[in-house]
Amino acid sequence: MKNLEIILENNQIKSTAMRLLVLQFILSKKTALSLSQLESYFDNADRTTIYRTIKTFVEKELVHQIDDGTGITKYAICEENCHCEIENDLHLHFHCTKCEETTCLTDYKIPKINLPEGFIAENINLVVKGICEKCNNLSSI
Amino acid sequence: MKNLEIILENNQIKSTAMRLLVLQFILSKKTALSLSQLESYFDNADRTTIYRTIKTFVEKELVHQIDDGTGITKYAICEENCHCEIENDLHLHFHCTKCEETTCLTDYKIPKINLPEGFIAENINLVVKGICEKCNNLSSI
DNA sequence: TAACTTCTGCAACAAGATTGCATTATTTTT
DNA sequence: AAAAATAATGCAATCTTGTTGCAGAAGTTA
Ligand SMILES: [Mn+2]
Ligand SMILES: [Mn+2]
Ligand SMILES: [Zn+2]
Ligand SMILES: [Zn+2]
Repeated sequence: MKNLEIILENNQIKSTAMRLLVLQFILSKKTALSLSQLESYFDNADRTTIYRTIKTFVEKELVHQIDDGTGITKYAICEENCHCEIENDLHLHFHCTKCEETTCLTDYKIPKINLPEGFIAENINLVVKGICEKCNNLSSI
Repeated sequence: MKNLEIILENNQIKSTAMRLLVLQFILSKKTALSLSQLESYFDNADRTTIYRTIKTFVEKELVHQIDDGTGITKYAICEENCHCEIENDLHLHFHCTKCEETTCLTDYKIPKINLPEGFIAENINLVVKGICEKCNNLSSI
């Protein structure tokens, strides 16, 4: 059994042609992907199928959904043994305003946030916008 | 000159009937408002007019725009002398998953965030989701 | 008053996300 | 293996939010 198939199986996802392709593509990218990006990469595949494929991945916690503030939902693979729900497991995200790519900074966890009395935190989303390393290096040449 | 008119004037916004009404409504609310909420409150006013009114307010830095992760932009009045642009002036936002209201926690500033070498931060958005004080109190009775 | 600028209202459009439903593929049961 | 049940796919259609074009109304200036 192939590597990709094992990943799907580990997440209780039945393996199909489309799912394997989508997973492979997501794994090949270092930055988070939008539905449109997937759509244009698999240009003969159906939008809905990709949409539902990625939704299945999110439900099974194989990928996580990122709201980077652009209004376009991005998706990226979850870390090993990630439980997206658990607060202190969450990393921050970076959106580059130049290349418009969104990066998971998996080693940069969201700091403890103080809230006013009575507020209960369940989830935190922290997105930093700016210039990513790649664009920064390119412009300094 | 009325209070509301002074506020508009202080922000270099010419006063019109619609602008005064929208401002009054925003000021009367403690939580952030969406365009739809404004629209349904002023049910005989035009969507576009409200849209452009609020956009003018944002441009003139009278209100700030909030991306609370719901996919629906919210608006709330700016703090006195606020310059939404300046990073360390930014406060965090709280979105209640029960009442679905978004609150500005103006006294809770976004902490300093460390980034990997080469990344430059220009802007930070921090949204906490959970149960707000009001809903928390209601459920504990 | 005439020229000009700004605001408003209506219609239309765009993009992203989502659903309904029929068809096809896969798995389970008989 | 055939039938029944379940799951995945493809296509069309819809919804929501946000946005623009344009003509007319209102207000300002010369
Ligand atoms: Mn991530
Ligand atoms: Mn705020
Ligand atoms: Zn970049
Ligand atoms: Zn609440």
